[in-house]
Parts: sequence; structure tokens; C-alpha cells
Amino acid sequence: MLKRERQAYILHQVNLHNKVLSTDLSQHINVSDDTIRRDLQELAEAGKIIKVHGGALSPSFHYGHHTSKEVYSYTQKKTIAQKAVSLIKDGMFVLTSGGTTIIELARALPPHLHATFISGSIPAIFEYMNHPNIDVIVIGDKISKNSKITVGLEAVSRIRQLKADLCFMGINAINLENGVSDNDWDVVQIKKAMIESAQKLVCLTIAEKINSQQPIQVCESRKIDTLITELSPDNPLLEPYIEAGIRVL
Amino acid sequence: MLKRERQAYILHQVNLHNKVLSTDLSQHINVSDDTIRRDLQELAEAGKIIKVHGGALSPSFHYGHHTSKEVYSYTQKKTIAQKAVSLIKDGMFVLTSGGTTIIELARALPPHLHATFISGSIPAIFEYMNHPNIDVIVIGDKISKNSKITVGLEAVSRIRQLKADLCFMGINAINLENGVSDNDWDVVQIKKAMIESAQKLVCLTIAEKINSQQPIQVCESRKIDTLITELSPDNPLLEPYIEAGIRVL
DNA sequence: TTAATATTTGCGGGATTGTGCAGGATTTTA
DNA sequence: TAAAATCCTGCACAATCCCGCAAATATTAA
Repeated sequence: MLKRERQAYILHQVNLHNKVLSTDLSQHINVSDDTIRRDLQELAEAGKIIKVHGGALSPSFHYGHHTSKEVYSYTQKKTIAQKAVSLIKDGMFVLTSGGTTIIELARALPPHLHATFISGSIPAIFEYMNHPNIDVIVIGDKISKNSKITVGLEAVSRIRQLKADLCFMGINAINLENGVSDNDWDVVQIKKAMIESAQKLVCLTIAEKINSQQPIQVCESRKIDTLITELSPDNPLLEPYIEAGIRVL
Repeated sequence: MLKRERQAYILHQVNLHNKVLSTDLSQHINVSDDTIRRDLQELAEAGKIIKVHGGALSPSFHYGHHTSKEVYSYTQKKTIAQKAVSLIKDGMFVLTSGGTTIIELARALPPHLHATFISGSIPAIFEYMNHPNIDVIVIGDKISKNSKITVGLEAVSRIRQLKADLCFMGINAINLENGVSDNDWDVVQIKKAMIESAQKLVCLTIAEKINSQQPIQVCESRKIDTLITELSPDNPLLEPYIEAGIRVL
């Protein structure tokens, strides 16, 4: 069998089944594993398949995989994500909102972590989905195009039925007197429901948003258990929050 | 044997078997390997065959003519998507399953279309979300990592509450006697529910999967209203389905 | 017909490609 | 954490390709 012929066959199989295993192919075509692996590598370089450990996948699924570099204050959010990850233990049920900070959190999850994540944020779900050991529960309802999360009564009532261990929330504004606030009515309803349905509330934000305010209140400061920013906890900007009894990381 | 004669013979062989080996030819015609190679080269330059190491392939393999970005059966799925789009009218409620064909459909939606799409397929939702005039409803439940759609009782019962105008379903196998079949139990439950909740069922598939079968039945052939493939409706392969009363596009 | 010219073919030898294999590094899985 | 599977690297060897050249064959012109 000619090399090209073989590669055409492999391509055919990949696109038919969306995935192939190297061992299946090498047995079926009757060539060595190495040859198959080299074929997969070439096809992958040509962008026709996506090579993974043990086989290959169809590229169709992995299209709009946006690179994160262009996200505003990328490194700060990465730092926040690292801190947040340390709070998650095996077996936990975790509720998460949407927002770019949450997506960085999703990407920072250690591969061995076994947990259940519940969210209505489509980009976040996309990330959770790629994790090997995480179960993902999707909150269904109508999509809000601005924020790319599901919003509405159905979503709220589904969230109310839950009791999660943790809720990670990316927030848009916070100050001591008025607590967390936001500017989208529908999103706020979802956030409120999430806060009620979780034992602990962890708020994530870049320092820029500290001591700012938006028109709609999400919750009061005292509801917050933990606040995570990219700053060191002993930064004077955070002092008032620590004094108010909030754990700051 | 004259050069012309020889080349005509080679061409004949290539078109007959889709491939030839240089060594086979040189032995059979009783000329040197080099001669054959020169012949192949000329035919390749004329675009009548595709020369590869060790022999040549029929141009219908046309792997190598692709520009790098193109994916196998991309054009076929694109064709299917175009046909499917023509069935959607403004204001419709549309249920869709998952699968790469559905994703192509999502990408092919004309920008001016106003409609509501309901799905549990995360990649599909991602596409719908980017459309300016489409409302998206997400079916929530646990994610099946293989198929990247939500599955489970909650999802099924949500789908049962709906009555959509159309259901677009990417299918894995179909034949006349046993209808549509698939190989994932959870996904089949979702598909069954979708079929019951839509006025019309439109099945999308590349011709490859026609007259094949998988272990779990999704629905009988008579449930199908419309079948869309990349082939022309008068293709003999589709004839039995038309006779069974299915509209074929 | 014959000589001059052009084309085709075969061949030698060096470069390139395709394949399998051994080993050690890495990843996955339990 | 250890065992199993998979991956990578370098190597050997055979098959194939490419280049130049000379012999063989075909084509053309006088």
C-alpha cells in the first residue's frame, strides 16, 4: 500500500468517526505503529487532523479555539486563576459564572483533579469539556449574547435546586459599602441564584475593579467568603476587606 | 511497444484501479523502471494522474490538490449545509443535534435569518452564538465528553416540553429496514426526544453513511421527512428512500 | 534510400524516501 | 506510585528517485 493511499485512508477514517486510534489503524492496515504515527504527524502538520496521544481527532470540533493572549490583562488573570485553583479539592461541586477570569481558571485546573463543575457560561463549558476528569453540568436556558451565558427563569430555578461547595464568580465591580455590583439585569439574577446555592462564595477580580461600582447590586460584601486578586494580600488596597472579615488571597 | 501506447495503457490501469505501482508496470510491460517513471512524470505534468513515491494515484484521490486549510469531506458537508439552510424560514423554532455536519449548518446560516435555535451541542451553540439575529436556547444537563452534547433525564424532559418546527439531525448510520441508528445510548435518548418534539425531522448525512447500521436504533425510516446528502436527489443510491416516501434533497 | 537529426530508452551511481526496529523518555492509567 | 502504553530519536536497509550519458530507435530532409 502506498503512503499517500494510506494517508488518504486514515483521513477518511478520521473524518468518518471523528477519531482514530493508532493501534487500530496499524493493525488494520498491517504496518508498524511507527509508520502510522509518522503518517498522523504529517497529516497533523498539514492541518488535516489533530494528533493526540494514542491517535488523532477530526479538526472540525476544535475550530474556534480562541487563543487567550489577547485577553485584557492576561497575566493578572492567570495569577488569579492559580490562586483560585488551590481552593478546589477532589470531589467538590463547583458553580461558576462567566467572564474571562473564569475561563483562565478553567484552563488552570490541574489534570488530575476530579470534580463536578456547573455553569451556564458557554466558553467556560468549552474549557471544562476538554479536561479529562471533570464532570460538566450545563445550566440550560436562553443565551445572553453579550455575556455568553444562559440567563432566564429556567436557569435560575435550576440553580436554586443545587447546593454546591463553592461558587467562583468573576465580578465587574466591588466596594465595601455596596458589595458586588454589575450592569446586566439578567446576569445579576443568575449570580444571585448562584450565591444562594453555594456554601462559599469566592470572588475573582483584577485589582482595577476594586472599589468601583455598577448600577445593579449582586450581593452585599458580607456574603463574600474569599476575594482573589492578582495583588499580594498585604496590599493596602485590600486592607479594608480583610478588616471586614473577608479572606483575601 | 510505443510510448503513446504505453502511456495510454498506464492511464487505463490508473483509472481502473485508482493506483499503480511502478514495479508492477515495468514488469508487466517489460521496460525499465526509469521508462515507467518518465511516463508517470509526463502524465502527472499533464494532470492526468498524481505521481507518488513508488507509483501513481488516480486524480480522484485528489489529496495533495487540497490547499492546506481544507478538510476532508469539508465540501460535502458544506453542500449539505447549503441545502439544509434553504428549509429554515424566519421565525422558526429549530431543534438541532450535534455532529460536524450540524456545525457546518450553523456556519452556513445567512446573517439576515431571524430564528430560534435549540440545542445541547456545545460546539453548535458556540456557532449559533456568533450569529447576529439568532436566539439560542441551551438544553442543560450533564455533558457527554465524547459527543460534546448534554445528555440525561433532565435534558430529555426539557426537550419533551418543546414543540419545534424543524429538527435537524446529523446521523451516523441509516438504512431502510432499520431506519436511523447510532452507537451511544445517551445520545440516542436525546435524539429520540428531539424527534418526538419536532413537527418535521430532517436528517443530514454524507453519502458514505447511507445503507449502514449501528447497534442502537434511533427511529424508523418512516419518521424521517427529509433526507439531505451531498448527492443529487436522482442518484440511484437514494432511489429506495424516495420510494419509501422520504423527501430527498 | 540515406544521412542527419531528434527522440526515446537503459544504465550506473549517488541522493532521497519509506519502513521497521531498538532503546530510552514521556504520558496514561490504575 | 508503578506498570503499561505510547512517543521520540537515531539508525539500518531496502526501495525508489534523479541525473548525465551513451546506445538504440524513430523522424525528417535531401
